[in-house]
Order: sequence, then structure tokens, then C-alpha cells
Amino acid sequence: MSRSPTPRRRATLASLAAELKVSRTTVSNAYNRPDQLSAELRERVLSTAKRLGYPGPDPVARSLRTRRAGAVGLVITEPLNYSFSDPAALDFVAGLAESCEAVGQGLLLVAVGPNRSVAEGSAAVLAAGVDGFVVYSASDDDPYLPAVMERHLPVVVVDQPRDVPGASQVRIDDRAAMRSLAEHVIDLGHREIGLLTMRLGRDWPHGPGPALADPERVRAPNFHVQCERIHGVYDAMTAAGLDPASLTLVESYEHLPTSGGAGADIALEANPRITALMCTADVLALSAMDHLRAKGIYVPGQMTVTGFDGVPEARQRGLTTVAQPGVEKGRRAGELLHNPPRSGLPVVEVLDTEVIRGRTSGPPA
Amino acid sequence: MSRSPTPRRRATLASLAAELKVSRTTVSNAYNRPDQLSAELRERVLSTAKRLGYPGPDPVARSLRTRRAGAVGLVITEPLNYSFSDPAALDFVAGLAESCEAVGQGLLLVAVGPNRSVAEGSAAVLAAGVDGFVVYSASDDDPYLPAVMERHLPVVVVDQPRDVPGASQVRIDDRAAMRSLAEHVIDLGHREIGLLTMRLGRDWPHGPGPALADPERVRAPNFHVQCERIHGVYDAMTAAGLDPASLTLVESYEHLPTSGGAGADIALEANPRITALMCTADVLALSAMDHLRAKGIYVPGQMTVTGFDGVPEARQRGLTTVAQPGVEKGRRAGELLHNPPRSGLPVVEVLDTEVIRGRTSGPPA
DNA sequence: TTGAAAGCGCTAACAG
DNA sequence: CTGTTAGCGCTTTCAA
Repeated sequence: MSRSPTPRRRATLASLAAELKVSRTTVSNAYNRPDQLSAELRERVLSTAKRLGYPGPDPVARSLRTRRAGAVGLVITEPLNYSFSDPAALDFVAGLAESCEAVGQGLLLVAVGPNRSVAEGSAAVLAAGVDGFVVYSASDDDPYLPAVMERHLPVVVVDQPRDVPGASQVRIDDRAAMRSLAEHVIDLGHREIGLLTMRLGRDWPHGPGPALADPERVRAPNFHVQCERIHGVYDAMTAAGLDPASLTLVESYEHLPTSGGAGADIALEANPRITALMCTADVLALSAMDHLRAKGIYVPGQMTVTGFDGVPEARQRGLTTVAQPGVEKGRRAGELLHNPPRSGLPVVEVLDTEVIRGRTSGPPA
Repeated sequence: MSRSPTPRRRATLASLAAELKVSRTTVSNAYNRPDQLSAELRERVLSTAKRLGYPGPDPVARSLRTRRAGAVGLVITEPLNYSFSDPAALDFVAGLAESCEAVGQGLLLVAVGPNRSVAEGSAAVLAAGVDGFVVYSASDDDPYLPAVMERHLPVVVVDQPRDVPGASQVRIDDRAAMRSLAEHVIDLGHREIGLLTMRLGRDWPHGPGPALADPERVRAPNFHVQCERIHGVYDAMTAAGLDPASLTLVESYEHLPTSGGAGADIALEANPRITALMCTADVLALSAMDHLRAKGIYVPGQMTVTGFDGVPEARQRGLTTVAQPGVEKGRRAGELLHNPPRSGLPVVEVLDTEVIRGRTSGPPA
């Protein structure tokens, strides 16, 4: 087996120093403090480094010494392949990656997820070489949160959960945003409303597919965001003199391409008089639209449909929805980690949203 | 400022050992080799660890000692926000993330990209605490490749460039795939063909927007993949007795939502008799389709359009294209890093593709 | 400008 | 089952 002229043993800063007959400090300075030695000596160091195949100070050893890892850890409990197919989550990751790149920090996707046990995932959190964590949209009893907290590193929580001690937060006002949207729907004249939402708890007491949600589950939700959005609808209904209890609430374990359509069926079966179908995510709404259309139900003529997020496809297809700044969320989360507030105290950043009145909402038939 | 009862100085394995009056080895074993000590002692170690707020062995120190970082570095030179909006790249990242998660490795997005200088990006590569790198679809003169090579770590290259010494490779047979697709188009009867492709070189000698490509640029391309696909079309043309020089070739600097449409205009202006517009990416083809339709040109009645990649939207819209296994690419790249071939020699894995005959190709008008 | 000394926090032999 | 001994490769006072 022919090998390149690499010494059998990896070159180190010490071996380089020995070769050059200078001290390790000098070599270190050549890399980290160019102003601490003559240009020519530095040149000599760098060139013999190249000759010996020395790639510069070992990142791990340096991190140990400087106590900085140069990376941010991202904890997303939802399956990654799912996150990567959810445009809203994607925007967030893109924004976070962008802000990390801007300051030369790496972004470490921590190996937590459904393919591994909670113990393994927690171990991955404890073993992550990072300077801080971003936790994205976790449930309030997320199994990895304890491990994240144990690390005693800076933490920024995005969307959920609320009330992580010591953690800064980036989110939107889900309740107010959803209320505005619901007001728009009610103003159009709708009285019988269905609401499709993601699962309200970590547990799933139903069979496969979406199911009517027990109002009980709204009261003790694991996902704060879902809950707030539901309450936003309640708020609008109450303000308009409608009975919130009349809302037909359907929860879906996850956002599959079929979830919206299946959820729509369940809602309409439970209450055939529904004229507006609100959804807590665009992907749900788009799926529902496709399904309704296939069944010959015209949107918005026979059914108003609304979403949440403002993903590109939704805008393109004219969905009435709430746009939230996904990329900006990621960016702000990163910045909060890179430039923590002077006070040292956690901050809460509430980003703006905007109701988009599209072509999928109109007066009831 | 009230503080939780955390000792001012972070607990370490040594301090824990001192507190317990056992050796450091014992504490280390409690975490790494549970079978090396009695269950009760281990319990005692773990519980006082919890009491002291010791989160377990420091990841960085452990990495230094074990020589394993527990993470894979991903180098994508294209802007991350772009990668995250390209469904094909996304599939790849999802597959890679999945394979990393399966073995408990983290995935580190290395901070290279257009917001930073080459020097900064290279520094990020040299400073990445990883056990290996995956390089995704880089040009043959990618500025970060040298830094990657310097690290002397295992490397897997995906798609491009070819011929990275010592690196394993995962790719498809772009030329054969594109040839099959072109054969389909030619079999339908098309003789005047346009081809829209991504930029052929790192440099961009044209103004903004797509432009007719100098055949010269096909000869010395920086992007092997593009070149192979073009040659696939040449192959099919030659085999069918057509003159490859008659191909109208348009290159576009990047894949913007408008690139396909603009490229189509340029191609049709250069040769109004074109009846088939092939594209080296689905996003280009979809954009072209939208644009043609807006101009009143019916697909496939008046114009055949084909893509490449087989992204969800393309399948959904019935685009005639080549499906390539994006997720599988990522997964295989990860596996190659996690379980390198026994031989120690680099391997080349060529994954399968499939021509999808959709509803956007038909006989010429 | 350069060098010597002192660890960062941990694991891996090896011995007891 | 437990402890002792040696570093992993680097940066950082502090002195020269």
C-alpha cells in the first residue's frame, strides 16, 4: 500500500517546534498572534508546517484550552427528515445557519430523534462540543431538555416551551396572530368553524390519523404554540358573541401530506354545517384544499380555508394565512447566542406576524 | 443577582472524585464502563454528580483523549439559504442527517459560504471538531477543498468534484441518465432542442441573468456534473444522427425562481424553432414551464419541457424528468464515513436513477 | 521577541 | 473492583 510522504505520526505543534528548534509558544503565536513574532519567522513556521503536513492547531485541543468550541448545537426532537420537509422549520434552520456563518460558528445538528432512545439522545446532548444550544419548538416535557439544562450553557428556545429557566426566547404572538385571522373569518360571516391542529399532547390516545380533540387536551397541552393558536380562535369567537365550545377541533399526530385532507373529513363529519376550516399550519391547509377540491367542494365558494406560517407554496397558491418570519426567527436565535444581552438576563423576543388575506377565504355559501 | 446553588467553579470529574474520595478512574468508569464497578458505587457517583450539577465528562476533554469528536463535518460552498431552498440538496442533507443520527454522530454545518472570506472559511474547516468531512457538490477548484484535505481526515465527496485523492465518492451516472432522457425526447420526434443548465464555470463572463453558453465553457468546466449532463444530450443526439452543435445551450448563474423562465426566453430567441427545452434541474424546468404558460405556450402541445432531480413538486406536476435518489445519496455518504470500506481504499458508489416520463413531454407540434 | 512551566478535563494502560 | 501514572495537543501567564 503506497502512502504519501506523511509521517507515520501526525505532526503536532510540539513536533513542529522541535523541528524548528523554537518553543511551542512561538509556533502557537505564529497561528494565533501574528504580531507577536517577526514576519520572517512566522513565514518559516508556516512553510515548514506545510512541508510536514501540519494542518494547524488541533481544534479539539485548542477548544479544551480556550474553553470555546466554535459551534452552536441545534436540538430538534421532531424527526430530522420531517423537519427538512417542513418549509417553516427549514426557514428557521436556514436563518440560524446564516447567523452562525456570519460569525464563523459551526452549526451542530445534535443526534436526537426518533431513531434513537431518549438515553442515547441525551448522551448526544451531553457529548456535544458546543458553546450553546438552540432548542426548536419542543414540547414542554421534551425528553432532551433536562440534558440541555445540565450543560449549564447558554440556551435559546424558539417557539416552545415557555418558561425554560435562564433561557432566552424567540417567538411570535401566536394567540394574537390567530385571533386576527379568526376575526377575518368571522367578519366574512362564518359561524360554524372547524380547526385543524397538530397533536396537543405527546401521548396519542386515538387511532391512526386525525381525530376529534377532547377539549380537555386543550387545557393541559404539551405544545404551547398549538394551544395559543386555539385560544386565539376562542378569543375571536367570544368577542363576536359565538360560543367557543361550538368550534370543531381536530388534532392530527403529525403533518403528513394526507393529514389535512383526513382532518377535513373528520371535521365535516362531526359538523356538516362548517363553512370555514382553519388550520394551524399551511401544510395542513394545502392538503385540506387539495382534498376538498377532489371531493368537488369549491374553495372559497363552498368552503373557506386558512393556514398558518406563510410558506412559499401557500403564498403562491393564494392561501389566506398568517405569515411568520421563519428565517428571522433563526437569525435572531443565533444572534442571541452570539451576542447575549449585556444584562446577562434572558430576554424574550416576540417577532411580528402578518395576516395575509388570500383567495381561499370568502363569505359563506 | 440571585444564583442557583451552583458552585462558582464548574464541577469536574476530578472534583467529583475528590468529593467522593475515590479515584478519577472510578468516576470515569461510572460513566463509560458501568461494568467496571459495583452498581451501588456507580449509583453513589451518579447521584452526587447530580447534586453537584456535574453534567458528565466534558465532551471536549474526552474528545482530546479519545481522538474522536463524535461529529461529521458538512461542507457546502453554495449559500446555505440557497441549499435549504433547493429540494435536491435538502434531500441530501436529510439523508446524511439521518445516517448520522442512526450512529449517534452529530452533523456539523461548517461555516463556509458567501458571507465570509475564503480565509475565514478555510479557518472554519481547519477548526472544525469532526471525525471526517462530507463535501457536497463542489466545483473542481473549490476554495475550501485544500483545507479539507489538510486535515487528513476521512472524506466523502458527493457528486463533485471527481478525483479527490483518497476520498470516497457517492454519485450517479449523470451522463447516462441524461442520455436516456434525451433519447426519450428525440424518440418523440424533437430535432431542435434547447438545454438550460447551471453555470459551467466559477467565473461568470456574462451580465446578470442567464446567457447563451460558449461551447468552449463545456470543454473546461468547473462543474463536472453539468458537463456530464450536457454530454449525455450530445451522446443521444449523435446516436440519432443529429449534430450536437445544433443544441442551444443556455447557462444560468444560479437557480433562482426566475432563472428557468429567463433561460427559456434566451434559448427561444436564439433558436425560435426549438420544440423541446431540457433542463439540468427540476427547479429550472418548473420555472420555465410557468413562464411559457404565462406567455401562452402550451406544454407539452407546443413545447416539451424536461427536468432533472425528481423533486416532489416535479413529480406532483407531472414533469418528465430523471429521478435521482437524493436522500439515499446522503445516507450512503454518511455510512461510508461511519463504516469505511475494509480495504481502506476509497470507493466510488454510483447510485441508480430513473427516467420518469411525465405529462410535459410529447411529440413536437 | 522568545522560552519554561503549568495546566484545560479527561481516559487508558497497568498494577494492585 | 479500584487506584496510580501518563499523557492527548494546546494556550497562557510570567520571566528572560
